[in-house]
Amino acid sequence: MAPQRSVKQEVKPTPTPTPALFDGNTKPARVVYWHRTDLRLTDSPALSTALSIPHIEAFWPIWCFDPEYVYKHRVGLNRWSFLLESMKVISEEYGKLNSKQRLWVFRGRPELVLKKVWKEWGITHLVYEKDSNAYSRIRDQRIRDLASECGVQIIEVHGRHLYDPAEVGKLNSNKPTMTLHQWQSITNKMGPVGRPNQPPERIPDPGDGHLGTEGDEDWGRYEGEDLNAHIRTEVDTCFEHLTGPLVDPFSVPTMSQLGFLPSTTTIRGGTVEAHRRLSLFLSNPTAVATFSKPRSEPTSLEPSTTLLSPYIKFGCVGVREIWWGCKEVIDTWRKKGGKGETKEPENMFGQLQFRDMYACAEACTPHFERIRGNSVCRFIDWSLQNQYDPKSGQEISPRPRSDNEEAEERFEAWREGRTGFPWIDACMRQLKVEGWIHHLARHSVACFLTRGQCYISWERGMEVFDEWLIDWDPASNPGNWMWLSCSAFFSQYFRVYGLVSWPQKTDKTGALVRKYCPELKDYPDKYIYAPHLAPIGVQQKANCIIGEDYPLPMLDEQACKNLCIARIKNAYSLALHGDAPEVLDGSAEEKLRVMHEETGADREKSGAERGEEEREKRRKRSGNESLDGFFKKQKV
DNA sequence: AAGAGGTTGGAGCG
DNA sequence: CGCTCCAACCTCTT
Repeated sequence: MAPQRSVKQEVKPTPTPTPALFDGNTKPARVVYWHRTDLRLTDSPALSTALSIPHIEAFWPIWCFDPEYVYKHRVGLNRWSFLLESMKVISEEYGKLNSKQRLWVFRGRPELVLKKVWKEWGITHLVYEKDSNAYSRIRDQRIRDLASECGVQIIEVHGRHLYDPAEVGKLNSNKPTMTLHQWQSITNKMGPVGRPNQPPERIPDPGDGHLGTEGDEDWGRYEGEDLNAHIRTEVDTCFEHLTGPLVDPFSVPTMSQLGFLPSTTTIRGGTVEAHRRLSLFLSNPTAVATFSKPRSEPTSLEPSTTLLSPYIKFGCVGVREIWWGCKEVIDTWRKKGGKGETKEPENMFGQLQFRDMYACAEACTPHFERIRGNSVCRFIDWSLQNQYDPKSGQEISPRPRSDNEEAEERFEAWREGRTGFPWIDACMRQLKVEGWIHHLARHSVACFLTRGQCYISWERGMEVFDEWLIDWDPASNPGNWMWLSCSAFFSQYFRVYGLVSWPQKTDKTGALVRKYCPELKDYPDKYIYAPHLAPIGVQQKANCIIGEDYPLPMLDEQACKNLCIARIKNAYSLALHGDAPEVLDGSAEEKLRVMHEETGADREKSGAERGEEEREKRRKRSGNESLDGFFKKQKV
């Protein structure tokens, strides 16, 4: 096997722009680089391509705030503050390379902003990192159409994933990649992961600034029309103009300008912090070489994983930097005699590969983010599924309250962290406050909400993660929710995370519970994950009465688990996916209702019934054992 | 048709 | 900490 070459020796931009792209172009180029998914200067194939355009006369790195997008996502303060910080940092990074440069921030729908900018700045090229998810595909098609009308050359460069999800999909006959092995066998034919390219040493000047807006009251207007009128509210001051306050029109907006309250997370954004975290991880070669995601501890107060996901989400760090950084460190570690390195999928490479697998699956699957119409999502008759207008096919909005009051109440309690199960409540409260929880904590709360106990649609849980997670990703988030709910990618629905036993495996003391459910902080270790089992004397001593100061468990863990397994078993026997006619016309749901009644999966069993079932199981088991013995004897 | 493999379960045993 | 069993899912390989 050929030895790995050093990252530093091979610093060619990837991919290198084809010379044909720029042939015959001797006209001075005026370039807009549109930042969307890559708030970094390192390992950005698209930015390198933009800077390699010949005869650049003027160069503007820009950001567009789409007001409609902002208004649809007026929640999730932590994610917004992380974004704004990341924008500020990259703006400073530009300033370090060229004091005339910065991130030029606009406040309006991209197609309107870009059209105006192209015209007034005399733009010849628009360059950006390719983004293949459903939302971006629609937006970017509009931009491409507009650019061809306006005679602006568009250059899209893949760089957000290890391999272009659309390319992987093509090689898979436009079918979603549903297992990691499948994804690996395709990408094995596509050559090695690209090397990270060198960050730019210089950035060209912006144009002469004839877009100065001082005193221009019409700046928020285009051809006489007030572009942001339909979206502006009393709350924010962000979208009064296409740019910001007159003193600094292209500045990164503040949280209050966007109409947001301050965030609560302690996770700081930006490409500098991203690289600090990556370097910190790489500085411990043994930890890199033996990294195992499934064996990292969800109960740890300090994150037991790298916490790189928010930075990957906003492109503060490139995936090739992580990939080759780990490869190099492990290579050196092995040469020095390091033994016992972990393999895919549990190691860091596997984690990046899973992200790519989900991106490809999303890119190849219409309605990946919901059940209805989703060809990869197994149909299970969850409570609180999205409801659609039969005529328009649109989701009914505002969402009506379901007549399943129990499910509505359970969902609210889950969301707010008051289920009465301290492990679940601590995770949900940490999620809301920090915008991040450990990967396995996400598994635990997702399993509980869907197939484990509550039997509530993964769509609802996904929305809460969408609202609160800083690192929310349009492919990984629905993908992982389908995984955890046994709707796709994974199917062993009888493997359910215990609400007490699971966290106890890695932390008997309940540190995370004590931090995020402080009302329980004085409970003895023995009862920290199940405080309702503590004798009243213990509850009094801990100064927290269960049922008063902290809720009683909202359901019976074992009974609900058995019920869920029985129901999913029925749903699996139907073998329908989200795009089946029986799902679209509602007959699948009705069929399951009848099946649940017939199999006793329509209600929780009484204690006596459960006892009888247990005895029945035991009888069966001993019967099988004697049969096993019989067959074994026959073989001999 | 049968068997192996699948990132991340729990309980009980040594 | 690693093993087996539990009751049994899907997909891919042979």
